[in-house]
Amino acid sequence: MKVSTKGRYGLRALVDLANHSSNGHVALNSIAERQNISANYLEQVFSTLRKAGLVKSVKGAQGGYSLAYTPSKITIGMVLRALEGTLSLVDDTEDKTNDLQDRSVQYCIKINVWDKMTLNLNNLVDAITLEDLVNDYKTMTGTLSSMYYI
Amino acid sequence: MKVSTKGRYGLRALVDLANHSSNGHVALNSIAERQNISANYLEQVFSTLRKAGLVKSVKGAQGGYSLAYTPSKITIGMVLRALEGTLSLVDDTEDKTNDLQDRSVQYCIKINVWDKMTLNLNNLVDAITLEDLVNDYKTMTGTLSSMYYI
DNA sequence: CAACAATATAGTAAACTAATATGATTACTA
DNA sequence: TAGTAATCATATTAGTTTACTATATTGTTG
Repeated sequence: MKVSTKGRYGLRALVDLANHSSNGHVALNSIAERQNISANYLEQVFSTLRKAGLVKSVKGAQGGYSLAYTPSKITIGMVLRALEGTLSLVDDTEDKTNDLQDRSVQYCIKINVWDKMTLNLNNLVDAITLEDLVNDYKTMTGTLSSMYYI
Repeated sequence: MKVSTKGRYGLRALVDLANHSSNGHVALNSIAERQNISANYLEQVFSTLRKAGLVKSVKGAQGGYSLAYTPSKITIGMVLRALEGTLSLVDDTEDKTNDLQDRSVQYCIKINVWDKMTLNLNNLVDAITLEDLVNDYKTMTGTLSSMYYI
């Protein structure tokens, strides 16, 4: 019942990407180095993120990755669903049995527990955006971008 | 990121146990049969539930299991935490690195995402009791206990 | 005692996780 | 156009977890 490294690394990498995207594309290796994540493994994560349309890539020298949207348009839910699959706490094939007695207990639990948990979870992660994380990170580390303009 | 069979089977079994606990103890085999769950496997689940103090057991003929508390006192959270461990979406050892830059992004995500998800989840499952499920099940199947007294 | 039912422990096949490794492809730069 | 920086794609693997199965033991009731 845990978020895998794909989801955790992916989130960290996207916050890092947002933090360093002022000067064009960001090389995956630099993200991997800063975040101390295996570059090879992170490539697989970014491959998924690219196919999900959350990041864009440019090949070749001076290439790299960039966010496909502005951070305020990317929710944590979009990222986690791309990397972890549907954010459901139970398999979708939960009710495959034919026994009536059996199914009704399962159905009752599905309605009252699993569905509520899933809905709750998705609502929560869709209420947080990458921008929220970036802003909080900047405040936390005292590198508020406005500092540069005062 | 799924609840394992221990949590799912355990919940089903406890609802079933509550549904059939009018006449003393309930044999694990009868629960396993009704719920179509391997009896051997369910034994391991009940072993955990017993050690967590959620069910009581009586050995020997006419023995079996019974709830340790009335269904209204047993929350779904208590059951799931007993069977799945702490209902946290990330390992507790998430921040074991020493790199400052690295840790601050992780910390930011921990505070803004993982901790909120965990808190949300626990609040939700602690707001649902076994009684809620039993009542909903009875209404659903039309076997409202009051029927027997009219 | 005989049947019953929980308790304990050990084993296992299959699936999944978290990488690692290797090579191909693309595109910028000099 | 040669060199190189970077993404893209696929295969392999060690370790862990899951979901059981199997077997033996202990205690209770009639």
